[in-house]
Amino acid sequence: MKKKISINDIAKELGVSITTVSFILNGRAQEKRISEKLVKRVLDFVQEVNYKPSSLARSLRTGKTNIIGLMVEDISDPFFSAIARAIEAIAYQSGYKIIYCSTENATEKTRELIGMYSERHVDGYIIVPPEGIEQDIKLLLESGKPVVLIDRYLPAIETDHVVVDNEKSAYDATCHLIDNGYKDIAFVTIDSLQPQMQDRLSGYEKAMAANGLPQLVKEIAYKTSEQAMQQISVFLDRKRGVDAIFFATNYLCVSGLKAMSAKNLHIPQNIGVVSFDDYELFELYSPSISTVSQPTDKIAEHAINLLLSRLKKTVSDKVSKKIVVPTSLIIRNSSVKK
Amino acid sequence: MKKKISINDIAKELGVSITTVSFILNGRAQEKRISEKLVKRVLDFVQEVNYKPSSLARSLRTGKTNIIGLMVEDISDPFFSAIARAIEAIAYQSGYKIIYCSTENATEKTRELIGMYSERHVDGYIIVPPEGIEQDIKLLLESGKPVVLIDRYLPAIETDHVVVDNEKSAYDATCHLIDNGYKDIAFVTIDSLQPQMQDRLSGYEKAMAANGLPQLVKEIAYKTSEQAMQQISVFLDRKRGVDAIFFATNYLCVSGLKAMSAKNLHIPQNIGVVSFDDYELFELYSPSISTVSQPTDKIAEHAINLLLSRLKKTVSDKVSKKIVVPTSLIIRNSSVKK
DNA sequence: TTGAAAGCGCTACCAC
DNA sequence: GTGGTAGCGCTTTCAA
Repeated sequence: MKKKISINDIAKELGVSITTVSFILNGRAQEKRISEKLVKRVLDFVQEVNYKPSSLARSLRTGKTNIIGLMVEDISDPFFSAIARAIEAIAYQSGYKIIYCSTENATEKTRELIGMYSERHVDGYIIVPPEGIEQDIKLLLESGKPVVLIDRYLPAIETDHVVVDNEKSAYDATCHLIDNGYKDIAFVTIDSLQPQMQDRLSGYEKAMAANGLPQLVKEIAYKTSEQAMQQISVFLDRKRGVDAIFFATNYLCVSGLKAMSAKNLHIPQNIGVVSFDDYELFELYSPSISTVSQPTDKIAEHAINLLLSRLKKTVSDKVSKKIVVPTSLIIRNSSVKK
Repeated sequence: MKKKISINDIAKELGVSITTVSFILNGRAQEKRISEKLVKRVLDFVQEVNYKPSSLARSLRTGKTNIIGLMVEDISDPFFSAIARAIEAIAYQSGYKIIYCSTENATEKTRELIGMYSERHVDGYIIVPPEGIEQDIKLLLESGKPVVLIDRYLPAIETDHVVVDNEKSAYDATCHLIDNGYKDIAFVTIDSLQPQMQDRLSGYEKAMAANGLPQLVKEIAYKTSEQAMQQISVFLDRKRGVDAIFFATNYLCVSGLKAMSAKNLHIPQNIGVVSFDDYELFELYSPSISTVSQPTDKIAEHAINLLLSRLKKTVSDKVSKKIVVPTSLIIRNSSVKK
């Protein structure tokens, strides 16, 4: 069990001062006109003993950790994990590390997590915010830490965020179903007031209204996928007239597929299906499922670049940036009658 | 932009010493016989100003961070993300935080990541090790940090690890195919020397040998899922006689399903299929795919508990613990002819 | 019962 | 060009 080596040991060993070593290590040798041979001697030695400065101590001193906290709803959801990986890759190139966690969309857990991150002095945050977290975000902002919201925003507070055009996407997807001859189109969503869900709902409503069709919205109280399946199953039994369903999220659609499969409902003949959020399963399912695909790498790219630019300048713009990226409708077999 | 409050501010404000505040905050008031009213006064004030000790400073001082580094192959793989979430939940209850990352099974990246974690002074590691990382793990162990390997182990070094019984699982799965009348069973795996892959291969080989059947192993050079699909496709064209495939990992199976679907091969009539690692897709695919399911929560539980027990005792056992958990064969429709 | 002070490893200001 | 040293916020020993 070797003891960790410190800058002190280096300095002592080489017979120079700590300051000199520190400058050399931080690339300020030129600026400080430290002789090349000394620089080389120090660097060689550092290499030899495999010395790594303690980022703990450095952070304590500088007040910067080079860590970005990323909080998504569920890291095992392919949509979020794709974003996480993309963000990590870009941040990495700029010398930032990402630590991530899942909020499970629970306000209390998110609050604790924010506390944990702030304790750890992360430099900035990228957050998929649950409802009711406004105050905590506000506090963060006031403490001078940049925050970028993704996937959804908090109407009550002004923040940087990057989202997709949920309303238009839902509008287009609904129209696609209508264009393919479906008339009794249900919108299955979660019982949540999150703005991105409201926007999707509103897109559906507008499309239906524009075409003079009756609206049918089913809100699922999502606890487990099992329960969601039950609720959808009951819904299908009650509403026999429904000839298509637009699912507001991928996991709702998965539950829906199970329910429909159990009932031997044939897609797309008996019932048309479109889902929000693409998923590998949707491509391979038979029939393949049409989806509104969100560009995860674009979202990631915008989010991390926005945050990095905030991190760069000490004096931050007062005006918050709202970025909206377009989705694409991927038409597969579940929404086109043969 | 409020300044962060420190223990110093608290002490000054309340007219007591830093020491006293520190003792109270660390629950040592009793032991130090600090008067109850003082304790209350301090606690109330701390509450009021929402003071949180800097874990950075604390870690610097104590040498402990209460952070565990978790390195999996790919956080967006459902198998790994399930493990990650389970580990996180248990660690959390014991006051430990998890920071995770994806190694992409790349030795160099893993090396860097280990360096990063060690810089951050994580207290312990749970690692899914890529090949060639033996030396780095050894260094970690020598520096006194506990390491638990999961999913696979490194034959060259003695370490705690928790794995599944890959050989037996593969043996049983192969026998299951044989029992269902399949004879020309191919084993599709990745071109890797990782022990868990070798064990799966060996299980397949033994089962085939025991039944006097010819062996056919196809190693895929996995780069992208697209390329994997190509290779499997070519393989299927060449080996027309194959009547069943045992896929060594879930992502190989996904690529395989795409390839077979493109060729209109009917499962399970034309070709039987079993895959290692369960996946939501396999349950919903038609036909549903039989799999060897690994108990992710058991793996997670064993791994984190093992690590926590190492963390507890200052003097560690010399003998390393090797935990093997059983898998379960989930028989669905892809491996049973109607 | 409480307080002073050393020091964890590092950066950066100021001296020489 | 290089070195001394204060101090980031905390824990913990020793003294009072």
